[in-house]
Amino acid sequence: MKIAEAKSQFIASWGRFGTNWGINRTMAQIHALLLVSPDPLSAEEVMDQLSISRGNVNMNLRELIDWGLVEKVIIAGERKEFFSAEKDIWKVACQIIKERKKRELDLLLPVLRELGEVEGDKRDKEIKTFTDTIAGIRKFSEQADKTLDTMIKADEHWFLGSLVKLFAGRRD
Amino acid sequence: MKIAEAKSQFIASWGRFGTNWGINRTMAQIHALLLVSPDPLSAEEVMDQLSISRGNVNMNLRELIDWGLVEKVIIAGERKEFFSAEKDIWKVACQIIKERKKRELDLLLPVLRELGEVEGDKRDKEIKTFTDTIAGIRKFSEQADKTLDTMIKADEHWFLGSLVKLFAGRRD
DNA sequence: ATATATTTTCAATAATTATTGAAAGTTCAG
DNA sequence: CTGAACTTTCAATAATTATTGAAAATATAT
Repeated sequence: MKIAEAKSQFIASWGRFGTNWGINRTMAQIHALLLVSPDPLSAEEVMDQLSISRGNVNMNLRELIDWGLVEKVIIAGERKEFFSAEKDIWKVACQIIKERKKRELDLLLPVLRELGEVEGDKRDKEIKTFTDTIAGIRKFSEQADKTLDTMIKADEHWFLGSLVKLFAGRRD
Repeated sequence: MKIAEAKSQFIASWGRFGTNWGINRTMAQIHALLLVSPDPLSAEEVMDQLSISRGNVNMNLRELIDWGLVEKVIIAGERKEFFSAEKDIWKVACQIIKERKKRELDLLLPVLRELGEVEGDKRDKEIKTFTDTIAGIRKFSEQADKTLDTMIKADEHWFLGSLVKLFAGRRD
């Protein structure tokens, strides 16, 4: 396969993949394009390569910067702004975990804690099922919260090297 | 807070949460409703409680069954079908991990493997960046694949009990 | 068999979400 | 300052995705 074809296939796949994760297709495609570009690209180059409008590029680049996945790069002697993506996939994953945790878990947990306080007789079947389910989700979420914090602090080698052995060897 | 209000708040939150994850709002709401219902519900009860059409309920319940999160329940003497959700949140999480892995990682990996074979001179900057990025993503994905398999096989206690200590104590 | 209850399908429609493009805003060299 | 280069905004529009509801299919009781 030629490089040009491979690139566009990667961009298409990454875009499709993104939509499964609540990310808009264009944002994922721009991310993919920057991931495989050796040098930073200008907004115009992104427009041309993906055939999308200036406004669309601008908004999605801003969103990618917001997520900490892309940064503006100043190139000496150039008036335009350029953009480049973090290429270390471990860092990318950590950044996404960090942001999603902030945007989702940190919002969900207080709600769950409040819902756990529902008034009424715990012997009532309806109330018992509700409080038990909420408590289960809360406990799980709190654990996930702690675990993700630990992962974010850990380094790549730890994940790529020995995580499976650790997981597999533990049965208590 | 009263139980009725708490339920509808939970249903709303779970629905909003779901949309961040590429799941449609209604499907997540039906799931939430069943999660907090002590007894299985008929399609009609779901329609009434969420104010949605019969067709919509039918399709989303089918999808939930497809994901292994809900099952049909036969109630003696009743002609209608009833539906109930798995309430053990660890099992729910495992089921979701299993399905997403199947629907996403298992599709992405072969593509990445093929894209790694791109033809051309590896000293060319464009080709080097492409192959390095793809190789990084592939390595990460393969590791995630193994790790998730291990998690799926593990039991809840392992996650809820000692995972953080394990993670935190490991630096090699 | 027939009538009735229940589920499923799917074309039409509604609601949501993404995209465009042109105008307004900003920056900066001369 | 002025004007050209560039970026940002956002109302209008397009594209996508979800929902309805009524008709068709299926299942069950008598």
